[in-house]
Amino acid sequence: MGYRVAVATSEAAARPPRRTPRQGERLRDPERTRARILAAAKEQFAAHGFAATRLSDIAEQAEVNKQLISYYFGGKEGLYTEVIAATLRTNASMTGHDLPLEEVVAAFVVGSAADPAASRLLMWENLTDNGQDSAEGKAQREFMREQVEYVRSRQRNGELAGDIDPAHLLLMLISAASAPHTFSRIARAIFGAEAASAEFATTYAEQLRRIVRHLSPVND
Amino acid sequence: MGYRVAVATSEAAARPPRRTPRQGERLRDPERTRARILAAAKEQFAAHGFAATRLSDIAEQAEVNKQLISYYFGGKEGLYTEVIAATLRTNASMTGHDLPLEEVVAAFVVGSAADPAASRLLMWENLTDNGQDSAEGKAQREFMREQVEYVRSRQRNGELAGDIDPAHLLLMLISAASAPHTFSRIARAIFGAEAASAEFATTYAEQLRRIVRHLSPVND
DNA sequence: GAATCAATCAACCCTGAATTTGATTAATTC
DNA sequence: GAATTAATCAAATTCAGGGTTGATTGATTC
Repeated sequence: MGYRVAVATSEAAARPPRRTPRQGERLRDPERTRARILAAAKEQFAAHGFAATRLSDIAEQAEVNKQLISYYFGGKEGLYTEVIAATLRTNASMTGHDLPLEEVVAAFVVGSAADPAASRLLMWENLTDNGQDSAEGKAQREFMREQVEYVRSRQRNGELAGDIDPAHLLLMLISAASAPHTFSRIARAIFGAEAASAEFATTYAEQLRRIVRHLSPVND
Repeated sequence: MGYRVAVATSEAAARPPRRTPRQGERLRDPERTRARILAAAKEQFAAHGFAATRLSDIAEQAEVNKQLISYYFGGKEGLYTEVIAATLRTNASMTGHDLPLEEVVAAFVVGSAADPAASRLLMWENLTDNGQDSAEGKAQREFMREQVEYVRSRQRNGELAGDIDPAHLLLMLISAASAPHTFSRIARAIFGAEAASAEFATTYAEQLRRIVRHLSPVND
């Protein structure tokens, strides 16, 4: 409460185009610093989790004075909240609907490979789960309900065998899709270092696609 | 280095049977305190992760003087290492082999539901992954190789369609099986509070069983 | 171009939490 | 049953790390 908020000016073109500062030259730009802090924070939190992350590290990575974190976000907690909120937001926005189930799943795999920090962040958040649903719990519940409904519609569509429950399947698929990043240690134990690579994501996506395909009602 | 090790006396019956201390009565028992600390530590670390866990909390829960942690384990790090090692050990020991794949998976689900702390612990450990394999990395790699080999044998046995790669499948299954505990937040968003219950584990296991069943080569 | 406000910075403070130290007392040995 | 060792405890120490304060200076406005 009471910290600066750096409103992203409604019309982006209104203010004079802010040139990127040249080397050595020091320039003030709240939006830029805010963005840098957020970016660095996302990485750090994703890498180490909330508790193990040091604000000084974030500041250093963002090339910003550490006090500015309090200035803009009111402290570690506030920064974290904002990072999580942003991640959830972008995550929810990229639900490519109206595709066959297998393609949605595959897209999810590739998507999370493109931004591994996001998966990890959500995983930390999940583990930190204290059992009671928070403010955005409702939103998440709503979101999940939609997803379940989507799977169910696909089932009615004849894409999914009748003995599989959409809700359970959804949980499995979400978990399985993010496995290369959330179970990185195990993934590495199985596949070696390449498990983190981009190519791996595509072959993994393909495998998941095949599995989903096997779930179609052949001899239902 | 230099801390007490409380050797679990080779012959367990050698020393006089240690009666459990009566209320009010104070009694010294290195093995008991060691065990209590380990148990409490497992819970705490599983609940909050390494960084967010306070030794004082562990001590309190174990009803033990906090200094004894240093005394027996040489500090937080040492304690954590030991907890992880023990968890990995028991985890590796309970691979019920020679069962059909679907049953192994189901057993894994039920097993991890019986000891959610273990799943969570390994999940934290996974997330903390720094990219380079540590001392027990080799052991884990070996263990995983075995598991992959097991799946592959099942595939040769005609239990698994030819278009599925055992290694990829294994990763998915491990991830999916532990989902109720590792993705507890999402699980709760989908199913509500009951996702943590024991009954849920059995229905979830059944669902996973069905999915694996769908992977058998019908029209290979 | 003077005045005002916003952004940045460096230094200090304060708390929580791990570790160290030294004393105390139960168990064990001879 | 005295001496020795091992286990336990309370208090002191240290230190990392998040938050706070006050000064400084770039931008903006009139």
